Amino acid sequence: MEPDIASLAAMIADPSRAKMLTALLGGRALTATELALEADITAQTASNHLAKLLEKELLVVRKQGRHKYFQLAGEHIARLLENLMVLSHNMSSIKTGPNDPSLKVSRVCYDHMAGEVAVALYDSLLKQGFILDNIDHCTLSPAGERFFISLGADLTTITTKSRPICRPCLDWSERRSHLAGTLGQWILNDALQKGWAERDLVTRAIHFSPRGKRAFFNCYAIV
Amino acid sequence: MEPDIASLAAMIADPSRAKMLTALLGGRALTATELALEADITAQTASNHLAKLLEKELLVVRKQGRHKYFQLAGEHIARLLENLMVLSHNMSSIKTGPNDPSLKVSRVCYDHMAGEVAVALYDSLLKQGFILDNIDHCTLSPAGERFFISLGADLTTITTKSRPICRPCLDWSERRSHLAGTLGQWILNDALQKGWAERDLVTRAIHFSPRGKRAFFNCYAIV
DNA sequence: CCGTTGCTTCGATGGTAAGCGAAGTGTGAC
DNA sequence: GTCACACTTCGCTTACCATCGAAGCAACGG
Repeated sequence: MEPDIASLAAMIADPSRAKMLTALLGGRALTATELALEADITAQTASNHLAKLLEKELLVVRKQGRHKYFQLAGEHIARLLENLMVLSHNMSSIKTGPNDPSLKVSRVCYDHMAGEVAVALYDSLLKQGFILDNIDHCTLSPAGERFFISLGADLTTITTKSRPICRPCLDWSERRSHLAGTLGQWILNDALQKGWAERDLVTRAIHFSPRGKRAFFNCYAIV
Repeated sequence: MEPDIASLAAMIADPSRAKMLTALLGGRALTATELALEADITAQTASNHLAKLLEKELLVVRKQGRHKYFQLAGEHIARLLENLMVLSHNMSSIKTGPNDPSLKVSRVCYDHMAGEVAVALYDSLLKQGFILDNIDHCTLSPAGERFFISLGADLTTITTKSRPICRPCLDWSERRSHLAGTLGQWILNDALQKGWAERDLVTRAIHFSPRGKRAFFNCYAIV
C-alpha cells in the first residue's frame, strides 16, 4: 500500500490541533490545560485531540504527578510543521508577517533560533566563511570549526550520525534561510545559558537583554 | 498572523484529494476524469475537489480543447507530499512496502527516479565520488561534473539558481536517499529518451527493457 | 445542425467529527 | 479524611463537507 498521507495530514488539518502543534514548536513541553488554552477549547476536547495526536505519534507524553507534559515526537515533526508554515505563508495572497513584532525579531523554532536575528546570524556566518551554503545544502568549513571550538563548543557532541550539524531552515516570516541542525541548537542553548537572552514564558519569542544583544551581535560579528 | 497550516493540511487530509495528489506525483499532467478514476469518485466530486486544490494553489491547470490538464503547482508541493509519505510510512506500525512490486523497483517521484534502482544509482554515484553526501546535503564533485558532461549533459542548463543541482530525496519504500534536483531530473529524462525505460501509462512505475536495464546499470556502474 | 464527451453547477443527503456539559478517575495539598 | 485540581470518558448536539443525481454549459465530430 502507498503510505496513508491523508490521515497524517488530517491531524494537522484541524484548526485546534494546528494551534496546539504550533505552540509546541516552541520546543518546550506543555501540559494539557496549557494546550487547551492555546487552542481556545475546553479541557475535554483538548484531551480528545491529544489522544489522537499521541496515537498517530505526532506527540509524546511524559507524566509528572497529576500533570501530563506533551511534546513534539521529534525533529521530523517539527520540520514538517515548519515546511507547512513556509508553504502556506508563501501561498496565501495576504502576505503578512507575525502579528507579534517580537516574534518577528527572534523566536524559537523547535530547538534553534528563527526570525530577523537568526537570519542576520546566518548571513554573517556565511560572510565570514564559517559555513558554506549551496541553496539547500550547508556545510561547516574548517575555519567555522575552529571558530566554534574557540567559543567553547564541543564538536564531538555536536557531531551525531542521526542529525546534520548545520542545516538551512526556511524562515516563514523572513523567507530566508536560518541555521538549524545540532549547531543551530548549540547556538541557541549557548546564548540562553550565557544569559544573553530569555525565552518568553508563553509565546515562542526570544527576548534579548540590551547587554546580551550587544554581546551576541559582537560575538558573531552581526552588523 | 501565524500562517494557516490547517487549511493547507486540510487539502491533503481528504482521502480522495490525497489519491489525486499522489497520482500527480507521477509528474505528468492528468485530466479531471483521469483523476476522478484514480480517486474512485464521480466526475462531479472530482471537479469540486480540483476547484479547491486550484484555489489553494496546490495545482495548476492548462486547458486544451475540452480537456483540462492538472499538474502539481511546483516542486515545493511535490516535496511536501514526499515528506508526508516518508513520515506516514515510517510512523505506521504496519511497515509494508508498495503493493505493486514494480513500484518498489522503480517509479517516478515528480520529475526524478525513486525505488530500488534509484537508491542503487545513488550509492554508485557516491562510491565513484561523483557526488558527495553529508547526511542531508549533497554536492556534485568536479569528477562528477566531468562524468555527466561525458554523458552528454549540458551542465549550464542543469545549473539554475532556483533549484539545487542535486538533492537527496528520502525514499519512502527504501528509507534511503535517492537523487532529486535538476540532475536527478536529467538522469530520468535521459534514460527515457535513450529508450532504456518507459513510464507506465497509469501508475508511477518505470519499466526498464532488458537491454535498457543492462545499458543503464552499465552506464552508471551499478552492481 | 444533432449527438457525444468533458467538465461544471445545483440541491439534497448522509456520515463524520469537533465541541461541550456532566459525571468519573486519579493525584496532590491541607 | 476533605477539598482542589488535572485529566478522561460518556452522551449528545451541531456543523461542516464529501458524495452523488440531475441538469447545465462548452467543445469537438459528424
